[in-house]
Amino acid sequence: MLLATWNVNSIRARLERLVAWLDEAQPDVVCLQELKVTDEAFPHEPIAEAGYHAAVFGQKTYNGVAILSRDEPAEVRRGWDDDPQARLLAARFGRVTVVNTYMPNGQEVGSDKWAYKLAWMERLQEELAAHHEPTEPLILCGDFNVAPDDADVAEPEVWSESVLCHPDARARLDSLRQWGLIDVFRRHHPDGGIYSWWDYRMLAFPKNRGLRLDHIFATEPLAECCTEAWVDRDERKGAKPSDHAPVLARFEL
DNA sequence: ATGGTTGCTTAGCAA
Repeated sequence: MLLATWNVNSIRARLERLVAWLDEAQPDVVCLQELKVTDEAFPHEPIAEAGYHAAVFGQKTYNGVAILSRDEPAEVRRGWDDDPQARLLAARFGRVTVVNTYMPNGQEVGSDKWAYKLAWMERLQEELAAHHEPTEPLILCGDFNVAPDDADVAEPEVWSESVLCHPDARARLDSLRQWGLIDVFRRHHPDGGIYSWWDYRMLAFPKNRGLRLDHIFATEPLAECCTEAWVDRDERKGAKPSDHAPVLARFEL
């Protein structure tokens, strides 16, 4: 199974690139974030024509997540009833559960959005613990809006106090891993220095001033059959790219 | 050079 996660920063703005990329990369499962579209306005036809089922949890203007897949999911769960933001979508394919997350950015340390981010991360862990065991085959992937380590940041001194690198956010990521998740990209690239997001401004991409914010975490039974993981940097190049590149991992099931 | 980019929605917000 080839699995990808990609923050597309508007599926309508990215549709042409997305369809071309699906055709080229041929992933089996794709977790998308920041659709910025309602369920009704989701481009179902072009995605179906590309050969993919689409489980969609949309929202007008902001957020929105989808799981595209070659096979139809057996079961789909979306978000939390009392959270109006579309940030979480889970689908099961056979025995494998795929949880797609668009974690809150947090904007500014100390703000209301920051408090929401930390609470949201904590709640996700409670949710996982309530419904799953670390011994099950499960993938948690998406845009986590956290760089796990300074090795995941081109300029750690610039970002050290930001919402993307703050110790409190990193602690919650550590806590998720301690529950029983493995950062499979890190396992294949222990030295770091590979990024998945670059600011649109200040020539960040040509200068490779990026951060690794998009992750594929897996429970041990899946992590041990993950044969490779990589960032598709080419998708950050050319006309009208997202500010995020896709992250991919191959699992020999 | 007191900014820098993109997208949604319509001048301001979010990332």
